[in-house]
Amino acid sequence: MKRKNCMLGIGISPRRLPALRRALLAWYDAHGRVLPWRQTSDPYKIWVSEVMLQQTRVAAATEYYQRFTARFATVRALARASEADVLAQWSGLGYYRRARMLHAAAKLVVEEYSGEVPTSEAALRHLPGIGRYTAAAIASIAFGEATAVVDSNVERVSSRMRGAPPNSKDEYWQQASEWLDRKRPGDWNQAMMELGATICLPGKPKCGVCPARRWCVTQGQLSAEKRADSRHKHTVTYLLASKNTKGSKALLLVQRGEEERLMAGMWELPTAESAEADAASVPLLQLKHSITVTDYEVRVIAGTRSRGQGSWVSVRELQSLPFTGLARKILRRLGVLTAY
DNA sequence: AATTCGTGGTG
DNA sequence: TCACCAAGAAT
Repeated sequence: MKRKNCMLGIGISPRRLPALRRALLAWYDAHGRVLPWRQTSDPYKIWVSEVMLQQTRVAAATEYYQRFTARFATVRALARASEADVLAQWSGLGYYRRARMLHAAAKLVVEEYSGEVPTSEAALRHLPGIGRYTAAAIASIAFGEATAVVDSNVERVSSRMRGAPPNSKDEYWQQASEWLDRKRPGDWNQAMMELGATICLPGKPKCGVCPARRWCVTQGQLSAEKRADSRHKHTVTYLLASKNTKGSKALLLVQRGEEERLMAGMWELPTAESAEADAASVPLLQLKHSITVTDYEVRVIAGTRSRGQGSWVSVRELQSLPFTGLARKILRRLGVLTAY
């Protein structure tokens, strides 16, 4: 008779779970990174950090977190800020829908919850931008609710420890719930993610220093599970038009419409007409830029467009505008915008 | 249910 | 150089 890969056959014996919990939590206590959002118990700030960390590395999110929580120190402060201001603070971090939903959720919290962040996973789940993962993360970390999280780290760690990925997404959540340390749910969740982010790496896991090795089936013998996703390719040409007015320099920029599906309301360079693009022999700048599933070949040419859409913006005002990441990259490369 | 959203580090 | 991928959510 063939053995089936059911949960009972492939998981960790319940008898061995307490020791696993102790080992992983001890490792986390001793080796967990000191991160700014781990130094606070403010639910609002933990919420901000969790949204910033959605599909975003710790290294990228850290400085944004510091700036954002300094600028908007409370839910109320965020709620009364303008969307442009919020987007400007988010500029460069990507996935701008997160910023809009966080802003909208902050307003909701002020109006519907008297400015107090909802304290349960179930209530958090109703706020825009808070899905299954984020609701459980905030509830466990900020409020100590005994609820487990599953992110891509937990999926990888869990698959390797079990020896194989489960048959469905839901089994990840079921297993995470079984493994959860219900005395320290927030720390346990962060420990699992920390393990995936620093030890149980996608490419080559550092099994030699892994605190969970005793409980791991694969121990580095990972079955390849890669998929090649086809990417789209596009070429785009932007125009750099500048003029001097009263001794101050201004650039021609365009703001995306509020109804745009992508990056609404954010600023970028005007695109060149095809005739202009063809006529320009030597671009000022040429670079590659990828936006999720599309690879762009970007050219920037000099121009002096006097009519058409766009606004002349003084270079002094540039720092406060919510630029798209591509626009920021271009302006930085051209030396127009100093790094920030 | 499969796609799409941004960006930067990494090997 | 370039494909992979990261504390996911919404549609």
